[in-house]
Amino acid sequence: MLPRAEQKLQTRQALLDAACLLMESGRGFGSISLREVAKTAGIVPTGFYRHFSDMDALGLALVAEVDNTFRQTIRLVRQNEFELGGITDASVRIFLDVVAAHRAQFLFLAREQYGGSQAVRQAIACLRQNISDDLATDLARMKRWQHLDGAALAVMADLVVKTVFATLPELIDSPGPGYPQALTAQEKITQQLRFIFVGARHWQGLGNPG
Amino acid sequence: MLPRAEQKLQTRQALLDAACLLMESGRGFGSISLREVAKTAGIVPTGFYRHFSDMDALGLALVAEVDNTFRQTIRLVRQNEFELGGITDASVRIFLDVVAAHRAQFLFLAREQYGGSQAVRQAIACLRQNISDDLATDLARMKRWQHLDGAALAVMADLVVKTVFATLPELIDSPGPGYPQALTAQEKITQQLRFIFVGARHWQGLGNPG
DNA sequence: GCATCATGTTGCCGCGCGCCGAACAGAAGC
DNA sequence: GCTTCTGTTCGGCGCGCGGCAACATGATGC
Repeated sequence: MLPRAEQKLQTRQALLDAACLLMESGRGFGSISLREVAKTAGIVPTGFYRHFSDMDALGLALVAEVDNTFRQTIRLVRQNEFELGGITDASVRIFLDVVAAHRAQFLFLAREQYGGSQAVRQAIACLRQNISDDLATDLARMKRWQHLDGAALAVMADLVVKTVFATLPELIDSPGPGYPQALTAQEKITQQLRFIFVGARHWQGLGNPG
Repeated sequence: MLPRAEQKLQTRQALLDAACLLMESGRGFGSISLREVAKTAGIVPTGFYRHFSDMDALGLALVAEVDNTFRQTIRLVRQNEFELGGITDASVRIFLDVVAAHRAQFLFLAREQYGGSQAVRQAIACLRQNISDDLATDLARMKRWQHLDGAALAVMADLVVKTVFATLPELIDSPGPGYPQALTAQEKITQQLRFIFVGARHWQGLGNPG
């Protein structure tokens, strides 16, 4: 290809990776400086502006990156959707593999979903809403959930996505030392999703409250 | 009382409130400076050290503060626990009222549960674990869940707490303008918790996966 | 009533920050 | 061959940062 454009992409990617790398030590994206990112990526501070107007723009690029990864994963999960049995098991396994393979990206997603700047938080909220909506329409196509109306499906999808997003930190931090916990992260999230699915299976609509 | 000690507590509280106030504009705790907090609290930067050794110590104090509030709320909810019917409704209503009354504290909790410094994050994780454990032993006493063993109860309690914590941002940001959304935050979280409870009600143990 | 001591004060230090400007090297494209 | 774009180096601006030393003040405790 054009070696010039290729190198530009490499440097840009180096900046994205550098930002993620700096977050791995537990710091929030908002407390990372432009100069740190540039230095980590191996370029001089001024060079940063050749790729992003400011740190916020870099944050949005990171959201876009993890958005891509997430959507590809969902597509992958969906291909296995109609295999018989063990749907939850298989989906969780695929998802955990992808999270492990793109640990830094999901660390950013988990850490900044409610902590980032206005723009980043908004972008992530949008990403999450899209995923939830897609899941809702997906569920609507399955016979299993025909007893649920649109509103109930939306609430259920939101709960599933909420649970997955809230579980991300466990999935990212855990691969460290031995497992002192009773269940592995995979077993736990699988069981929790099943709780939700069983609940949805037996949902009777809005029973008379009181 | 002793006017001296009282004023010290006032200043200390002013520092805590100042930190929360500075976070209301969307910034993370980690990106707030000692000097900003001091200035907002109405004292000079060096005066900060009379109360906290550094910002991390202030963060831990904030965790302790919200921990108190949270535990009081749980106690309040528990008093209404054995009223007939509408347990979830009543509990959610009480909880939402407390969150609204201590908005800044829960904003800190929501924002920093996975984004803060090592120490703050650890403290919040501990807080959450305690709440989850308490909930599990609480559930174990109810006839309603006698078909669940300890492990299942722990996973269920973790799911409930996870859901509540993950919903905090919606509860805090929403009281702004009109409600364009179909459901109020209260209706939504209530329905989602019911999903979980219905799922637990019909839980059959670890059915043969596959 | 006087010494003590904690709270809050002023002033200063060196540092890293975002941001900017100017100049230069090398590959790409006309 | 000339321009354009990317990335480089060097220098500098003003600012806010965390941290330290010394000082003021007034309630506390004997």
